[in-house]
Amino acid sequence: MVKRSEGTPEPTGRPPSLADVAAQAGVSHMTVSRVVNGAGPVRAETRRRVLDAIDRLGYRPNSLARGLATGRSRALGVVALDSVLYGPASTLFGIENAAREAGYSVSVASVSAPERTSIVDAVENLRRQGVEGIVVIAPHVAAGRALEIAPREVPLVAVADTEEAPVPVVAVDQRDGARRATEHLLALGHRTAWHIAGPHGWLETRAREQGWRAVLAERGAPPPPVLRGDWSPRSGYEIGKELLDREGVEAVFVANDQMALGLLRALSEAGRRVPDDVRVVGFDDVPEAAYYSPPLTTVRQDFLALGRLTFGRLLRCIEGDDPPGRSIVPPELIVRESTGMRGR
Amino acid sequence: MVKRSEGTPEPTGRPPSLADVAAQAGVSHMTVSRVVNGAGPVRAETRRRVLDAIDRLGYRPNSLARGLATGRSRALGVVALDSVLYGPASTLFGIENAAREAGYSVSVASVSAPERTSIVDAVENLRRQGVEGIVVIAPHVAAGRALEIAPREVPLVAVADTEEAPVPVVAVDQRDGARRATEHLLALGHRTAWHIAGPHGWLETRAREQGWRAVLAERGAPPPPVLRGDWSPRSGYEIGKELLDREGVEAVFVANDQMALGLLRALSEAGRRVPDDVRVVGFDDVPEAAYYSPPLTTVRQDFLALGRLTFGRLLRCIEGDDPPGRSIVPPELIVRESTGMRGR
DNA sequence: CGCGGGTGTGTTACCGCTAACACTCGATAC
DNA sequence: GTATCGAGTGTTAGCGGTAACACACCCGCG
Repeated sequence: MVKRSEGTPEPTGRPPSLADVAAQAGVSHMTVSRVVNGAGPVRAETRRRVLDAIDRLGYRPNSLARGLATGRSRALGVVALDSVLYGPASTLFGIENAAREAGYSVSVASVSAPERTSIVDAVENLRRQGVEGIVVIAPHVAAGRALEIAPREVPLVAVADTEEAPVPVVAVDQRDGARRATEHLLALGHRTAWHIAGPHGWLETRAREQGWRAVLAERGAPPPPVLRGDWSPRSGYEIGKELLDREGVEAVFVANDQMALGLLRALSEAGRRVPDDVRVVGFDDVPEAAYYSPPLTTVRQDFLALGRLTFGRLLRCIEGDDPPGRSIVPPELIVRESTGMRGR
Repeated sequence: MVKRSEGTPEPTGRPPSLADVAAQAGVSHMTVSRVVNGAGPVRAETRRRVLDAIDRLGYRPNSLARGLATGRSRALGVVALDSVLYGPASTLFGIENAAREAGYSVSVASVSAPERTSIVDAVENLRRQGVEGIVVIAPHVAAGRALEIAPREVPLVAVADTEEAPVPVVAVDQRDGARRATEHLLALGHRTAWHIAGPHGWLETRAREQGWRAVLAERGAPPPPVLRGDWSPRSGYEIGKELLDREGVEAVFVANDQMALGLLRALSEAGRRVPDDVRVVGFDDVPEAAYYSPPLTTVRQDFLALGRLTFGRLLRCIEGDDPPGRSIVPPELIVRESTGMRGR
């Protein structure tokens, strides 16, 4: 229960402003502003009176007004896919976290499909809101095209592993992750490794596929045809059923954990044992991966770090000194039973 | 490539304002405002000139200024847990979706733990930003306490299945979902059903537990001791290992799909077959649930609908007519193999 | 003793927009 | 022929802050 001194203000309808506080404290609104911002000299006694009035009135600075006056909203926009894919969602929270610590607020604009127009719209929306910078989490080639025509007046950072983006990018090194996964499979003695890729148009799809293909080429392993899913467990399952008919499928690198789950399911239904008959590696290390049947070897992406790094990068853009180039977070291979020793 | 007419404006540094457009078009800023807002009479010819100037200058209304002038920011705040639990994240996107359609922007303030102080802080932060309404997605009793001391000047809706909240709530009927799950298990002929609950303090935990307990009581089934996890697959796994030592565990209702996954894993490691030896029901219907081993019978929550409903409710609060009471979304039981016919 | 230079405070003018009202027309009504 | 009206436009005064400068006042200094 809050104890209120006598001076509880009349319920004016709208929240108290600097002027109201100033009146209460018997000073000018400018003095109140100085107290609130801790800037400029104010006598201790005056400060006390002002703080008192603030407390009594329940004053809360209005960041709209402040933003308007200073030209700095201390707000950021994030364009995110509204799917609940683990990676993008985690990244969003990583960004929000870092932003809050730095005193920035975060506005989200979600897009249901990574199309050029919807992304442009989202960016447009955020700009209206006066955000100081924008993060686009839409690892899709359409996003890349959208960014080309995006306004250059507002700092913009993309979370996507690509080198061609016309804006600064931050990403987990997808190709490296894919390389590690594939190398791991080949190191187990398999002649080659199959790949269940993500859908066309996604930058991750391409990078992971490239990493996989590069390792096969280096080792002289014959590249099997690429199978293509849509990130969903369902697609992994369907593709898994197709795989059953093929010869010599001993090792499969799947472009994300969810599809890998579908694959595991298809294999298990067909009585094929993992890792004994087939070895499987996923990508992402979702929290569930360690409890799949069997626990899934996968490539961990540190999305929280990614989010924080992204915010840091954007902040530097906002502040003007923007060291160009990509910021890369290294992935990590997590080995579990799905690639366990043969016969164990 | 955008074709620019001769009048490309000098790069003034700051974005063009109403006044700039007005000057270009040779009208008063007020006329421009009318054109932009489609309000008030403007001659067709004038409108054309203004639209032209807007186009040429790349004018973009500043919602900060608009918000300040009108007192309506057309922004909403969402307080969300920064964990990537499937439910809360989906709900957030559902809200964002509905909000965008209605012309509202969404600011998120995440809290890392559902503690009273952090929630109060988050709400405070959002209020500073001038949001017109706030959604709290923090189904925790601490959130309930936070809401008690929350300011009543700004409309606030909570997403939580509770009847005691001092604010309007929107929720999926957790108790009903738990009832259906439990009834389903008993209908299969088991003497009783065990329950792996969520962590203390969560409203869902309580409601699901109550639903489960109520059904047991009605059927005269002996209630086994409640086992308590923390939503993570890991905790489900640990508890699963404990369960192996117990007698007569034939049916388990798990409070979320992730823990159910952990349980499935523990059972499978111990050679206990699902559904033959043990039947398992989860809660949430995450996209992966259909591909667990075996596919998981679970209670589906339509989070997207929940988000939309929440936004609608908040909007009515903002507009003043707030029909009191709870808004409830019904859950749905999805039957899969984990409760399949015995012996099949 | 006058003067420079801090320290503490107030004044004024914006920031970009909208609300409210004032004004100028031409058309219509009486 | 003048009062009345509505359409179309402009003027002014805010919204709640901050920036920039003005103004006391008090200190130490040459």
